[in-house]
Amino acid sequence: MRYSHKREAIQEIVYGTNSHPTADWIYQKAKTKIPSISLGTVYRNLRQLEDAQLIKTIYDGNIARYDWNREPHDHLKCKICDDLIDVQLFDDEIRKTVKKQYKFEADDVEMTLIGTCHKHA
Amino acid sequence: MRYSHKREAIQEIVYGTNSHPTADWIYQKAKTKIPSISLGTVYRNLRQLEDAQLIKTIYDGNIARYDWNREPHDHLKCKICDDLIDVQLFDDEIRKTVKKQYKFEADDVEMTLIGTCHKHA
DNA sequence: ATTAATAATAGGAATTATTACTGTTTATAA
DNA sequence: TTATAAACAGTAATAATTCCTATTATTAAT
Repeated sequence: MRYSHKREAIQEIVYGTNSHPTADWIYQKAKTKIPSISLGTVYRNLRQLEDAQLIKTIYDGNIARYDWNREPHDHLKCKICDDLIDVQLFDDEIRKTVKKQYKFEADDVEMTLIGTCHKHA
Repeated sequence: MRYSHKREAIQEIVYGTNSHPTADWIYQKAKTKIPSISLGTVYRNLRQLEDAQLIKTIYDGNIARYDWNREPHDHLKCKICDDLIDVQLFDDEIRKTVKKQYKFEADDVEMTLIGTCHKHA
């Protein structure tokens, strides 16, 4: 993968937030630094960064979000404030269980819990 | 919700498969029985069936699939044959954990494990 | 340093999944 | 039987994403 100024900027934007940004959010942010950047470039580079395992794509309903956190982890999605919170649950245990019970070799666990976060108690 | 012949047919189609069909698949299937049906009708009725809790929407990447199984359950997605298999894992335990550890009140657990199913051992 | 090869890009068209709109049809309660 | 509004087909609109093409920029080899 050849060096590109724009890809570097895109990666920095994803690495600089915990908000699990969408492609469009990243695009808006990138434009303030590099006004000439196009949305297609953002998508292409996000895919390349994902292929290079430098970021991870997570699907929130039917929209893609991007995450710098490549550790196996899960998400809590608050339906009131719409926050997406990173948590570490027992993915490894789950993996072992499906291997034993269903002979399923899991590469990845995608888990999102939908509910109400502590802010709205 | 007023009776509708088409909604009934759509529900029957979803209830008659374990394949977690997409809206378009359901539409194609419905057309063989009711040639005049439109895709908009399929989408509208799927939403109503979901609102009435008669079916469940699951998001597979960035496409919606529909499931008659309203029991809390999880999915194994085989990346080779693309099958989506229903499984029962410990959603309840997970719910309790996030409540204790993160004060998060989870209504729903969405979990999909991506990997290789038993057919490709 | 120059150049040649080709990856990366902007801008826009195309695609896909889904929703919204509008005039017509149909279920159903009175 | 009829009036009301939900349901509908057909189509336009929207949103997210990918694809295409001519131009630009990185980089490896001169």
